[in-house]
Amino acid sequence: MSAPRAPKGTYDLLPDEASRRDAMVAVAARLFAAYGYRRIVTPEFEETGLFERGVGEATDIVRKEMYTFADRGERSLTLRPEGTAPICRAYVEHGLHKWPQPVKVWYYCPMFRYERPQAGRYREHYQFGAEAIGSADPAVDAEVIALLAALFAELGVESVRLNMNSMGDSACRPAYVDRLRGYLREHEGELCGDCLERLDLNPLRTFDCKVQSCRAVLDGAPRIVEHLCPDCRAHFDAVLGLVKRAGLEPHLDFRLVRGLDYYTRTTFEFNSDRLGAQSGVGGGGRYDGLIEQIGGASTPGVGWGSGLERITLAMRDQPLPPSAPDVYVVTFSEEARASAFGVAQDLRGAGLAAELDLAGRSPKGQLKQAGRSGAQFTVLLGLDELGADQVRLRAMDAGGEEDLAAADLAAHVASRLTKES
RNA sequence: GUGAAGGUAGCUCAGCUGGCAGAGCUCCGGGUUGUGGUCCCGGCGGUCGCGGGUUCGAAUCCCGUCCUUCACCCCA
Repeated sequence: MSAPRAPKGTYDLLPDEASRRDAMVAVAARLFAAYGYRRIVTPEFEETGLFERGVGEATDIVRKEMYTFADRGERSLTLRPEGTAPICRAYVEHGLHKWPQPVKVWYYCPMFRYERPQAGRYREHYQFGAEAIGSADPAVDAEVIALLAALFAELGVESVRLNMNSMGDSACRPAYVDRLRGYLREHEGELCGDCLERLDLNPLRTFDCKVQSCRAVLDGAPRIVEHLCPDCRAHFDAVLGLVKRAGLEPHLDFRLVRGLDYYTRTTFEFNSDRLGAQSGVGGGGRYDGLIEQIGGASTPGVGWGSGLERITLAMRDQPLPPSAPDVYVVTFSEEARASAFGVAQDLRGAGLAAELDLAGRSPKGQLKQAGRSGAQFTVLLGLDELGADQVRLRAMDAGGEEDLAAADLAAHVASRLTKES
């Protein structure tokens, strides 16, 4: 019998880490509000078909990474592997096309993918995400990109690089893919086995192969940005212009072909060199065909996801948010313990954060604990005070003690707290 | 799914040419009867990941397995 452990690829956030996480979410929530994005919460699991149709049967996510199970009603359900498809489902299901467009939402929630864990990669990982649905305007692309850049700046994620590309649309991509496939067939002998498979399945994916010979072949391959239709070209140029106007430096990256099938036109990724082998700290793109793909009316959309674990890796160390009680109640005799409990309750009732010993510590141990807790004040209770219906108040850092009527304690502490902080 | 390196106390680790399981930190107690943080003393705490093998004897060597880490694949 071995002790129970968190499942492979998952982790616990103990209170110190959880409070750092809370602080990150608070920063993000403020920023999203400033950009006009409102929070959305969707279920942790969806009907499997949503991801099969939305994310794409040819993607790794659908082919080998989903946590899929049958419930007791024989429904096939899947733990959410990514955030965009569920939000598009909610957009269609609740008729959000009747709202002012675009509908702008953000989320903070876990994603589940069955993969081998490594640095910056987990089976359950948390993402921030933003989606703007219902407008094809290049300004929306630029806005979500600027939003992600601002989030990194606010959180202290340093030295990130913005890479961008365009994937074209249904007017120009098919012809380009044929052209690329033709070029790759001429170089079949120089491609690795994986790329030979990709050639049939999705030739665009050969671009992010790391094998030297493949990279050499792809260096000479036709590039999609040079084969965009006029509309896509104009859209991409407009996005790039606005992104630069937002003070960012987009680097054109013809290898940037993201692994989800729904992307059209703009794709982007922020990279950092602090993530081990995973360089992407956040990325996304436009998905003008997705809503129609899952059964809604043709509706444009654009958005991104960013992994909290990777943000944390790339972030400079954050100070631990303080969590000290205002008051720690110490008793010098067993008989005073019940009174101490009451005193703590009274203080809490008055809106103060109060702690007391719950472990049967000695008086010295309680004082030690009071000091460690960071409490500004300690209330000392013993038989002498009980008899006189008084408490002794000690200012921990400032020093000094005074005796007070028990009834005056909460008001007195409250006034000194506001005065001294 | 593939490859490599590791699992010893709550945490960080030492011990590994086979011979009684250790340190630091944390935690608890004590240092002239009711006053914290520093310091000193003491204590709690381990099936050496798990299972098998070799041996008089295994934390140490061998095999298997699980887990962790890193990398491939791919993504956040």
